[in-house]
Parts: sequence; C-alpha cells; structure tokens
Amino acid sequence: MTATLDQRIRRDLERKIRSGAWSPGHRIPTERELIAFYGCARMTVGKAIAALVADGLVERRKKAGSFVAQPRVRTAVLEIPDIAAVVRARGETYRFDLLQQTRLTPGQRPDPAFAAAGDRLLIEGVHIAAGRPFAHEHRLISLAAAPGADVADFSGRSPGSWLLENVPWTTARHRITARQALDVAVTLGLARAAACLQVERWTWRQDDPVTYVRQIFPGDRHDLVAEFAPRP
Amino acid sequence: MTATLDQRIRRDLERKIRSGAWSPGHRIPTERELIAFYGCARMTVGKAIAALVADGLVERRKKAGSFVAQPRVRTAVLEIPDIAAVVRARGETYRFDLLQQTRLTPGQRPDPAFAAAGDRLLIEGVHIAAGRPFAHEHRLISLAAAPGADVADFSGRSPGSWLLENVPWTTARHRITARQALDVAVTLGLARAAACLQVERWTWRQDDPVTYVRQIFPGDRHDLVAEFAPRP
DNA sequence: TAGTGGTCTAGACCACAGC
DNA sequence: CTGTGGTCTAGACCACTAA
Repeated sequence: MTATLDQRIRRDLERKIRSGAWSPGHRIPTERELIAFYGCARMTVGKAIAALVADGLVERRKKAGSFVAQPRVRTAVLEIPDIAAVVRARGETYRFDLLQQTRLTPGQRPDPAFAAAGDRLLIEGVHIAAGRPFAHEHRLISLAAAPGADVADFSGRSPGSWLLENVPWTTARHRITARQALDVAVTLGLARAAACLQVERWTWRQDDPVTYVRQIFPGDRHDLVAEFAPRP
Repeated sequence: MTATLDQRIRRDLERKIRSGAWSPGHRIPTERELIAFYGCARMTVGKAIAALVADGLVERRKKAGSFVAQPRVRTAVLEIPDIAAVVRARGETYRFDLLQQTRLTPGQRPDPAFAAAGDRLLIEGVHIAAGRPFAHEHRLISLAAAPGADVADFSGRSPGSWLLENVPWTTARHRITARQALDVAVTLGLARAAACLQVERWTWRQDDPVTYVRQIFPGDRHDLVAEFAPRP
C-alpha cells in the first residue's frame, strides 16, 4: 500500500491478467475509462500500462484498444556475471592462470569469429576456483579499441575484469553451446569426451569490435540460470 | 530525425556515453539543465533518462544527480522460443513423437524438480525436425493447474504449444547445463558420450507449479543466442 | 537545508486504424 | 469519420540525501 499510484494500478491490472480473470485477447478498459475508475491523470494509467507492455502482458493497438497478450515463452533474462565474482560468491578462492599471451599482427592467424582491424592480443588462460580449474578462456582483444591491453598484466587477473574497468561502454552478443572438452580436457582436468558448456561473447564499442572470448566450463561444475518473472 | 523528442534526447545522451565523451562516473546534466538545453518539459527528459536507467547506462541518486554507470556484463536477453517455431523457421518439417504418457498419483514417482500437489501427467517424447531427432523432452504437468491436459492428444503435437494456448499467464525459470547424451543417446541417434545442451524450465501460474520440462538438444544441432544491445 | 530526482495533475494536439 | 493510443506541456508537491 506504500507503493506509488502507477505501481498500484499496474499490480491491479497485472493481477487480473495473471489470475485469468482477463484472459488472453480480452480488451482491457481504455485509458480514459481507467482515469475515471482510478480518479487520476492519464499519464499515470499510461505509465502503468506501458510497464505491462514492456513485460509482454499487454498489446496495444490504436483505435482498437489495449488487449491481454497471448502468453509466450519469449525471452528470459540471463545472468552472465563475471567469473571471479561468481567464484568469490561461493566463498572459494579465485585466481587466473595465464597460459599464453601473444600479440598478433593483422595477417597473423586470422580468426573467423573476430575480424578486428589492426593488431590483436591473443590470451589463453584458466580460471581457478578453490585450486581447481573452473573455466578455460580463449580471448582476442583489438588493441585499437583497447589501447593499453598489451602492457597490462594478466598473470593473476582475468582480462575480462581489466577490460570492464578500462574500456568504456559496450554492446555484447552471447552464444551458448554444448561441446566435448577435447583439446581443453587436460587443462580442465577432464576426460576428452566430458560434456562442457561453452559461452562465447562478442563485444563492441560503438561499431568497433573490442574483444571475443570463448569460455569453456565443465558441465558438472557450472550452469546458467535465466529468470522470467514479473517485476515487483 | 522522425523519432519522438524523448527518443532523440535519449539517443543524444546515449551517444555521449557510448562514445566515451562522458565516461563512467561522469555526472550528466540535471533534468532542469536538460530542460533548458532542449527547451522541453521535464517529463520528456525524464522519460529519456528513465530509458537509459532501464538499460543500465545511467544511475541516479537524489540530491547528487545522475551519473554514467560503470559498464558491467550484467544480463543478456535470451531467446527461448518454441521448438516447433524454430524448426519451421528453418524451413524444415516438424513433428512431435510421443514415447510415453502416464498419469501419476501424488505418491507415485515423486520428482525433486517438480513438487506439485495432486495428480501429474508424465510425458516423454522427441521433437523431430526434417525427419531427424532434434530434441528429447521429458515433461511433468500438474493436472490441478492444467485441467484438460489428461485428455489432450500429444501424439503429433508438442505439449509445450498446447500449454501455451490453454494455460493462462505464467512465470518461468530456466536452467541451462551441458551433459552427455547417455540415456537419451539412442532416442537422439547420438553416441552415449555426445555433448548435449540441456534446458530445464519450471513454469508457474501465480504461485502454483504448472509444468516442468527438460529438453535435451544435440550440442552440434542447437545453440542459444543472447543479445545485449541498446534499444533503437 | 537546499537541490535533486520521483511522482503526479489537468490539460493539449496529433497520427492512426478501425468503424 | 471517430475513438484510441502516443506524445507533450507547464506547472506542482514531496522525499530523500548529500553538502
């Protein structure tokens, strides 16, 4: 009861939808009807309905009105946190073991996954949790987009956290697949056929590629959880 | 240039942030300063900034002001679409082969992953794309939450799409892991050690559990892509 | 305590899609 | 056409908190 007016209206409408009292396709009252019902300004009911639209509960069509949307398993919000933070949240010690750090010139070892112009830094390493391998990391960094990366010290500290602090705002794309350990089996201390979760991430600053990273987790030591829940 | 005023202001501010002109921690002008600059009402700049807050680009503190947020790889929006829709979008034929359909009474074969009261329906089947196995599905449905599921016909049609149409609004939680094919290897036509992507989904209506589903995809035939991009 | 964001009002005009 | 949502204005009061 201490919430703001638009939040209370929003919850009121959401309850009617989630309970099934208003089923999918049902036309909800017009903004002007809701104004009269709640005795408030139009902007206030508009804000409440806009939040429901953002959550996919309602669809709006001009002249026709606002309708309860068909439920769909559409999207989920996936947490892709920093590995060091995950490990420390478990109460385990964390460190990053650097296996390789090489500067590549444009022609050298082109990677189809990461087509940055100019020099790139190739980094390979292992995230260690409580003394045991937690994830293998293979990373390429564009030195044009991240100047200073070639003189940073990645023995002990993961390049991911360095980039987070030193390269400003980014856009990212993730790809999640399953694969066998194979060439990283020895590094991770697994059988070659062990199932692993592979997360790839491409990061841009404006339109320039900044970094590509491929992280491989033992399937039995890591999972990803995605929530799709209404906002409180 | 045809966008609305709040969108143009939002883009204007976002460009300053993403380009690095305003770096993380920088204090952006107050709403009242922006009003003067853009010559508009306070609600309009408020809407623009609220959108930036929703995207995690800006943090606001009363009395102190609004600041460019520290970039974090926080969350990504993951598409978890209907399997039938994915297959058909590829231009392949789709069907669902039912392997087992059993009604369970409360005491029978309790599943730690799905603790619904009352009778449950256990469904096991395979999603078939272009004649080849695409995913194995193991599902439990609470008959209290989804009445009618026990008389529905799931030979040919996936229970997921049936539920989507027949059970109103839901909340969902997803878990993504990697595993070997093992007991579903024969069904999917894979080696027992083949790496597979396993997606589990728990669904509630209000606070009542509706269904639990575990889908297993051959690692080389499926992936999940998550975008974290600014809104246009 | 003063300045900031947070919320709300009571209007207004417009574009658009159904009728 | 007419009603709907979409957007915007020019104010207002309040809660919070950093200075």
